[in-house]
Amino acid sequence: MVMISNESPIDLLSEDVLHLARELIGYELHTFIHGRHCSGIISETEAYAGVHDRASHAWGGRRTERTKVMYKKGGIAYVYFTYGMHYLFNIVTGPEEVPHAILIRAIWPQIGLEIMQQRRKNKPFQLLANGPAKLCQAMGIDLQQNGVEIGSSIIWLGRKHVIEPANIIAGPRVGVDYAGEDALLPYRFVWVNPSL
DNA sequence: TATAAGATTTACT
DNA sequence: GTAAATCTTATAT
Repeated sequence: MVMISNESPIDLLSEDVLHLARELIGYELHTFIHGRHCSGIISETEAYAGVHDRASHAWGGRRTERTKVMYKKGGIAYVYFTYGMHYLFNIVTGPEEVPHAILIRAIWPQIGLEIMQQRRKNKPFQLLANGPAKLCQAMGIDLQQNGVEIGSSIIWLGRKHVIEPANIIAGPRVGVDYAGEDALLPYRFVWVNPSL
């Protein structure tokens, strides 16, 4: 019943969070939460480069109850609550004590469309998971998944879909104007689907 | 202790 | 285009 794929060749312990953020585009993201299996292809990511990145929650080495999970070894989930109502899902990367994380900003739903639609108040397909908080709502992700291993029976990566490198564009991150010059860094990666 | 703003989304004017 | 939803963290009294 529960399918597990631990064959992902991606190295989440790498310190090159920028490379990983680009590499994650095209991977299937699966969840098995509340008895429901959902998946989608990752189509948008943002890299947050630890203590040297003003836009990161771990900037300057900040370590709080919320951010402590980022300091663990790469390959786990960092889920946090924001704006008083939304959950955002990140994948922690890098070795222990290096608080890198990659925000998953959008996926293309594949498995469990009906479930996602229910969780998303019957929104149309295109609006199911095209934003970081929408994706969490559709997949059923909340604080219970914080710190969960990527590759467990709860959250795992599936196979990687082949995407033309030319269809992945980099640009500045969203909603980080407070980060000064770091807000301009091209740490955001978007898969532009030419068939749209 | 109080206030402000946030890695956002939605509904309404 | 603007506002409201209202939890966590940081900064200022």
